Amino acid sequence: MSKLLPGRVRWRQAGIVESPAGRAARMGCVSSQRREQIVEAAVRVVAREGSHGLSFAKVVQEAGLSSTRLISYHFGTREALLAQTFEHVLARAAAFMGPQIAAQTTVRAKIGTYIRSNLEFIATDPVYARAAIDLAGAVGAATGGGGLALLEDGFRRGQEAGELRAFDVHTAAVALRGAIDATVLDIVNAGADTGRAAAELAELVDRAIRA
Amino acid sequence: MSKLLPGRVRWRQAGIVESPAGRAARMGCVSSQRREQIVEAAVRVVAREGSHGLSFAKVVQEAGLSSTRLISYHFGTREALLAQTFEHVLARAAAFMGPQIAAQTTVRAKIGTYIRSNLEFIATDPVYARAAIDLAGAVGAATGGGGLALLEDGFRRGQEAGELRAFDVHTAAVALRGAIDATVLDIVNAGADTGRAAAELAELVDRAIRA
Amino acid sequence: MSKLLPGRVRWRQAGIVESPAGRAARMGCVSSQRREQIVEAAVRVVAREGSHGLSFAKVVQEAGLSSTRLISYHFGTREALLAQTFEHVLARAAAFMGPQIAAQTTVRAKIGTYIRSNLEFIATDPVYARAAIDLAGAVGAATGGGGLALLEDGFRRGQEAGELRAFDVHTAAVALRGAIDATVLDIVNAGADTGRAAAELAELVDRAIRA
Amino acid sequence: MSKLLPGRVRWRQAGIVESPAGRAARMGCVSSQRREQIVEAAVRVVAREGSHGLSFAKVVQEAGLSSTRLISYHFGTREALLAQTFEHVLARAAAFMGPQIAAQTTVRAKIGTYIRSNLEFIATDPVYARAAIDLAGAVGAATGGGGLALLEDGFRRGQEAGELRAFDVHTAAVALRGAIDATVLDIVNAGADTGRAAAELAELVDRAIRA
DNA sequence: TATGAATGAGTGTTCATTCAT
DNA sequence: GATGAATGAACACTCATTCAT
Repeated sequence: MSKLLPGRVRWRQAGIVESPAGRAARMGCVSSQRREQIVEAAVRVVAREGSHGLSFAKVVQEAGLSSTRLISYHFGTREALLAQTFEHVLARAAAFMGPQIAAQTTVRAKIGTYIRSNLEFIATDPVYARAAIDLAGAVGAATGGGGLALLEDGFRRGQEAGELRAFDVHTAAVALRGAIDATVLDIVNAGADTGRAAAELAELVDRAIRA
Repeated sequence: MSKLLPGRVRWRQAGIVESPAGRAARMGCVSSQRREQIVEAAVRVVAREGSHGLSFAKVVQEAGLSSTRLISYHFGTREALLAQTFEHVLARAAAFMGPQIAAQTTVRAKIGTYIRSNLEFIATDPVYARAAIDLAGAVGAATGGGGLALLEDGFRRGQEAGELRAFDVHTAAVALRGAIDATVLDIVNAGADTGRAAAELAELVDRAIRA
Repeated sequence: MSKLLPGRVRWRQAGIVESPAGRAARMGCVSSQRREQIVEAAVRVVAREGSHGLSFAKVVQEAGLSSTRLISYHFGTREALLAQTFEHVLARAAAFMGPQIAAQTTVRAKIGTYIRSNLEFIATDPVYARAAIDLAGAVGAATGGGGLALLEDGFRRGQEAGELRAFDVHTAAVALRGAIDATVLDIVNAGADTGRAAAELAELVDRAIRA
Repeated sequence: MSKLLPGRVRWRQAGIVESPAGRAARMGCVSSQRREQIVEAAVRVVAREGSHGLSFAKVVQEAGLSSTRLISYHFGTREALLAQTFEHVLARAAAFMGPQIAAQTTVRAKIGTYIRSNLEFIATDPVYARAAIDLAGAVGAATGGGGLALLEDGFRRGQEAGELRAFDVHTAAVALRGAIDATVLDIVNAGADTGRAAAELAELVDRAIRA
């Protein structure tokens, strides 16, 4: 494995050389206007070409930077840039969806709102939505996809409250995320009607899980 | 515009030079032991590294070929290799799932079997399953993802027969495929229990769509 | 269409990524010792093997560089390198011929000096002369071959001054350039006597156009 | 020099392996409908992309052949194909121009007709005209450009007959060919008026050389 | 904090040619 | 006379990264 990596990479991986990325990561924020400018350009590139298609050169162009050196300076590796980009879009999605979900009182209503607000997020910000799904697959998989835990907790609370029937919360959470992501892509790619899809999907899910 | 392109690229793009790939494609099969050897190596590479990670060099190594020239000779472009690999994998999945689904008489049973056999396919051939999902995203998206039409037709027949309630078949089909793919990846990556997941997912779906 | 192109090709074509080439081009010079080193090696390669025969690898060898990456870093594409090489060569020829022509007062004398200094340029710098002719065909054709306009203007002024008879200046300019280039190649390839050829050609041309 | 060539080439160059090409060349004809089909396709390719741009693959496509093997079978090397193609177009041009020139009695008229018929050949067969010029540069240079000898002989006879003044026939022949070729390209590329150009060029040349 | 220059490994694809029927 | 398969070298070009200021 490590045989395949250029030696320079390993140094950074081993944390021998600390970059600003390391510092910022420890501080849990993106900080600095430069970093933000780069991350937002990365979001657009990922939305357009997928996370596999992201390259330093493309980000340089998208952000109007002078050299790729700026990126490696601020983020270290490509992987790190992708990770921070993922956090960035996740934060944006959470800021959009979170309050709406929190405003609901019953678990069934929260789930429905989770679905609806997720799909509405596309209309609000299709670029971020697209990037979010792609990054969830590429980065989220590597980091463990923590988003599922929240969903599983919600299901569990709904079952304890008697709102939802008994079912395996992990399987349901995985399936729901997959269903939503596929629907988002369908809307983004094929231009389906967001409101209709949201209502239909929410109904499908509610019937699947309600007591 | 076209002036700037190296001439070599252009004519293969335009399909000017017919490669063995062209012939085989017209005949609708992979044919030739060499081609099959290459496609099967490609399946393994895609399963391991994703379709974006597939390179001619990796296929050469995986298949034990002498040079990448063999691949471009037989398939022309990387895209064509990926497309044929997708077909190959799809055919295998269809051969596994098709008869089981056909053996069912009711639509609800067919849907349940579609889900179960799809997940069981992982246990039978995890490499092909992984490749199938990845290729469906990368190649299937480009070609229009014809698999959905079958699902939508099934739903429609179920509705006409009174087995299924009224719902938007397209939304449901998209959601179901997304749910299954996510579940497959979860099983493959996290090692969840296939039987349990299949039963749970089938139950979720049945409740969502039955009349 | 554009789907089939490897993404990397596209953005350089679109000029998305600005390379040092872009900067230098805007500044209207070659600048930087590295760039000059590369261009001069390119001149020698073109003189030896023709512009079609120029490859990054040959330039690397000729210039003693460490990798072809240096060329694409500084010039972007092969086409751009060729274009800059053409400019370089043209500038050298103009520096040699320009003052001599400017020193003449009559148009007939200017034309004669144009021919003679052009052929003498070969003796001074056969490598540059060879490269100039080849690049004029390959690159100049694409860019419109502006050199002709100067010749046509000269003819026109001569006609207005009564030095030259009435004739179609475009046809004459094209023919003269073709005649000179063919003569240069003949000298370079067959080793004809430059002085003799210059005198003979000048006489032919003068008789053809004088009033 | 020979170091750079793949070993296989050298065998053929050394004449160790004789191909049908060798046989046909000895017999001084193209023969065989297959060979003709290939040569004519090669003419079209050269006209379109230049002789440097000719490749076996492109000829295969242009001629609708099944494999490049057919070309190497019939012609041996790429160089040989180019040479035979050059002969082919030269023969066509000669068949068009020869009789017209022969019909003239004075040398001055022959020269004028040489120029006019050469330019008219473009209108008759622009593809062959384009290919002829390109091949004359690429192949003709290598083989010594025998066409010039005829022109020089004509000039000499004109001088002996007192029709033409004393001038160096070689320089004049080279210049005339260069002038004509440049004019042909100008017509083909820029769409100049053939009749006008022919008349103008003939007048220029006549004034340059007449006694 | 910033950046111009450099780099070695890698990409897919085309090249003319030969091997073996 | 014909041809499908194979091949190693070459092609322009991009990759993420490091060096040196």
